[in-house]
Amino acid sequence: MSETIQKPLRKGEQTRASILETALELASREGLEGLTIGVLADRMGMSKSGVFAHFGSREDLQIDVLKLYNHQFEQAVFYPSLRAPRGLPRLQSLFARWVERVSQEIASGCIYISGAVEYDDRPGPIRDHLVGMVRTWQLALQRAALQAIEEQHLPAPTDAQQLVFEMYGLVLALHHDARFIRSPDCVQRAHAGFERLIASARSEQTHSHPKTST
Amino acid sequence: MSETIQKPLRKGEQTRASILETALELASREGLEGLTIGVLADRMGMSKSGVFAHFGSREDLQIDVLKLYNHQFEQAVFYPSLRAPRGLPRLQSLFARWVERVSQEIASGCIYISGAVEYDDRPGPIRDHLVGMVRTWQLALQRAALQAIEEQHLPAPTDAQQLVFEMYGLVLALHHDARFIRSPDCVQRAHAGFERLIASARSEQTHSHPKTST
DNA sequence: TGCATAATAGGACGCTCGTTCTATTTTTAC
DNA sequence: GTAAAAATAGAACGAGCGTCCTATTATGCA
Repeated sequence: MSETIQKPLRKGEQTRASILETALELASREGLEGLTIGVLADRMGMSKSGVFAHFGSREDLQIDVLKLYNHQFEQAVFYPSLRAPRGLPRLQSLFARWVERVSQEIASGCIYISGAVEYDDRPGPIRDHLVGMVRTWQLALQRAALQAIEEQHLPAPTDAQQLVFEMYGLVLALHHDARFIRSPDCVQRAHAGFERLIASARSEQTHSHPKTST
Repeated sequence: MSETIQKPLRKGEQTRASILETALELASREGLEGLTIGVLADRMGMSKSGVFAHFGSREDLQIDVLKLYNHQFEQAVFYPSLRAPRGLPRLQSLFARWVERVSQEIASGCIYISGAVEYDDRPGPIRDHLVGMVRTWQLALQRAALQAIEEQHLPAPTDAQQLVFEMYGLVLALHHDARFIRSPDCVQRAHAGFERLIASARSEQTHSHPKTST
């Protein structure tokens, strides 16, 4: 019972990984739903069935692509920001790295964002995975905002969820204007919007009671 | 030369119009790129070729759907807001009607927004039409913002383009959270964001120099 | 070096797509 | 009412899709 499965670290796993990388590139450009096994096989210089054999189905391939993107996103945006001090600095770092990543993705596109449109009305495991990942990311942002309130970097009456909502809106607008409208100023507009968002939260009236309850 | 073309108001034009309405429903749900002639024919109780004959190609059908959506959007959001007084009231009316429309579209989806993702990397006449419409809408918002500055409802150093950028972000976040995440609070979050945005613009420091240079 | 096994290729399947061609039905005009 | 014209149906096409099946090649282990 102990070692029913030995190390399956065959060399084919390496091929599988490089297929996934190429698939991620394709899906970033054409969308997860536009990812096609034939085109992927061409890009890999393999046959369709050769590519297909590594994944039980196209849907499994799409989900694996999604997981790969999620992992890369966490590595590039979330984890590095944990080195920033708890509170507002960490929140600022999260936003800055997020904006930077979406800016670099201008040539390819953010799967969180394109996927949200592709799967907003298409039930199934892909949508479920995607919603889970985006909600996790939103919760991470919300946690950082709450910590900024705890650390008294932001006043107590700040609505953390509202803050996340507006941060998300700024990045969506960035993605929209960068990839669709192709206006050049949008990166600095996103930063300017965030700065004003923070300034606006900071200057929030604490009203009559300085003691924060709840 | 005068009357080379007589009234072509045949009864088939009526069919064409009702096909377009159905096509708009389908495209709102599945996306413009997901609009398929077979499904459209089924929904109409017609044959594929019968539907097809009304449009030279699928692309022409998509463009006509786009134009119909644009017309409905203008009728529902833009023109009614012209009745509001020039300046901040009109800007507020534009945003409120916009939010209301996107809220009602939760079951179907906004083609400006889904189209922006579908065609951000897909050149061609559909993208061209779509970009033109969205830019026109953004310019209309910007004009209203500039008028609000002229009327001194907003302070002079207000950046109208920045204002439009953030308004667009709020609606994108609304669309995202409503259709994808399906969180119930997002409509009021969009309104709250706009109020904060206006309040923040209003409390903008005019600094020491009332004259704004560069 | 051999042999079991994994990795890949090649082809075929049923399906759906947009499009075209040719009939047939319906509408319009006189 | 009849003839011209428009509207629609029906079938077929070639292409691309995901998937399955069967060889063939490459790999890893003793």
